[in-house]
Amino acid sequence: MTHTPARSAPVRTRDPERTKGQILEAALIEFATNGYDGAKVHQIAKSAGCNARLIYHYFENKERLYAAALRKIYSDIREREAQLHLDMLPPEQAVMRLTETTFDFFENNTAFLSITRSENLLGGRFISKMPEIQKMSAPFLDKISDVLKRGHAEGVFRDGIDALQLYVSIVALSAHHINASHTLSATFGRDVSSATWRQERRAHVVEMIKNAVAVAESRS
Amino acid sequence: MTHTPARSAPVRTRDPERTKGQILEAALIEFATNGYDGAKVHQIAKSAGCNARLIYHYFENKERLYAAALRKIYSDIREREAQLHLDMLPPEQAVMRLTETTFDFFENNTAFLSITRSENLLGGRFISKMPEIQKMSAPFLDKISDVLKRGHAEGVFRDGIDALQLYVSIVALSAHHINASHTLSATFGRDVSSATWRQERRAHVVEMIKNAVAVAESRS
DNA sequence: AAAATAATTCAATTTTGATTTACTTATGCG
DNA sequence: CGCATAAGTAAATCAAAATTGAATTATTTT
Repeated sequence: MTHTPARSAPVRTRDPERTKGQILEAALIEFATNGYDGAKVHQIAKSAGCNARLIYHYFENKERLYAAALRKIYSDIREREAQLHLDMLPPEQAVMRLTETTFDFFENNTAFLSITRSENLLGGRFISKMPEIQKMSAPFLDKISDVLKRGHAEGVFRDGIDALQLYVSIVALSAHHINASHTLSATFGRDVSSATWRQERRAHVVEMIKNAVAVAESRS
Repeated sequence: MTHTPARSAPVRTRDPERTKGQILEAALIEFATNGYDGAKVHQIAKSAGCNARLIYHYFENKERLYAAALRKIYSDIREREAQLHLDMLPPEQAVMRLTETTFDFFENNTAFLSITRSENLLGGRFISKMPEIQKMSAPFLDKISDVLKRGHAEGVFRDGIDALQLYVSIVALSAHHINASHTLSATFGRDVSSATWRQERRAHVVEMIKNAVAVAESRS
């Protein structure tokens, strides 16, 4: 059985950058929707409107393509956070802003949560080999830390709040109902993806974070 | 190429109940570790110490086996919750107990979070066809609701807290660092699975929930 | 303007993994 | 006891999906 090679002319206009970009874009969606093992290379090619062979041409194999997608979502989220300018706001507003934008970001960028979910299922196989991601994130944590110190100095925040704990809590409260929307909805018979439920959720989360940082007031 | 069928005698002692149980047990671990698509039927058989054919014998196919595993983890968690007796505790203690046991449960039963994570990745394909799970869970939510009402009546809880919102928050705060342990650790360069970090986390979560339900006190 | 390079295509090939076929034999029941 | 049934085994088969081979041609380079 020998190869009967391609006879027809390529119809796709040649444009490596565009092609690479379209593949990455399509990969992001496919991995987010189906996870690493669930994602199909041919499907990605189809969504990207190109031939599957090109994926191997540009990205070597499925693993590297996935790694590229993972890197991209992290650079996206850090870019967003860099624009928050927490240091220019009064502490209370800074925390509110961080909470609200984080909440909204997850709601609008489903790919981030889906892909991190998938990556955690893989045991962090890929992210553990990407030191650049940690390098991006450390300064952000420092900024939160500064806000907390500032708030305490001004007497509006309680003492000893850990920046990482707080940030994990903000993310947790903002993400869990999205990450687990199907199981939650099925378990409790409420559609937690509905717009109204999410609005209520947003208010609830903001309120919780507010109470978490505010100084404990003594009874009158 | 015709079949060369089994010639050797079965070595495994016959015990359908044990076999079924071992398969389910192994499936739970394999699905939890690798997700639905990542789990391999042959690997499950190997872990269960039996022949892969038996999985088809007892569970029909991979999908039904997965469904059985999913059902099992939910019946486990509800069983645990039934033993909390929230109605017999003063409201503040009831909420604390719920928070602490939920936190500890996730820490010790990694399978629950892993499998729900996988199920959500699948878009709730299986859980949406298991009405029995919702039936199990509704009464539990009512109990939380009762506690909240009781607490408000006694003047220790604030008004208008929604039971589902609170429960989702408790789960979120207790689960996210486990669900996302790999990405969080890699991102922030701290091992969030370490015993010490988790202890700190536990205290932080308990404190947050306490502040979320307690009446807002006026400044002295 | 020819030659080199790289983008692209189609159709294998290979690999992996779910499912099935064909058979063996322990065990419980009439 | 004998035999029907279900538990169990080993080795195919089958299908899906990743990866690769070989040819084609647009574009760039010299």
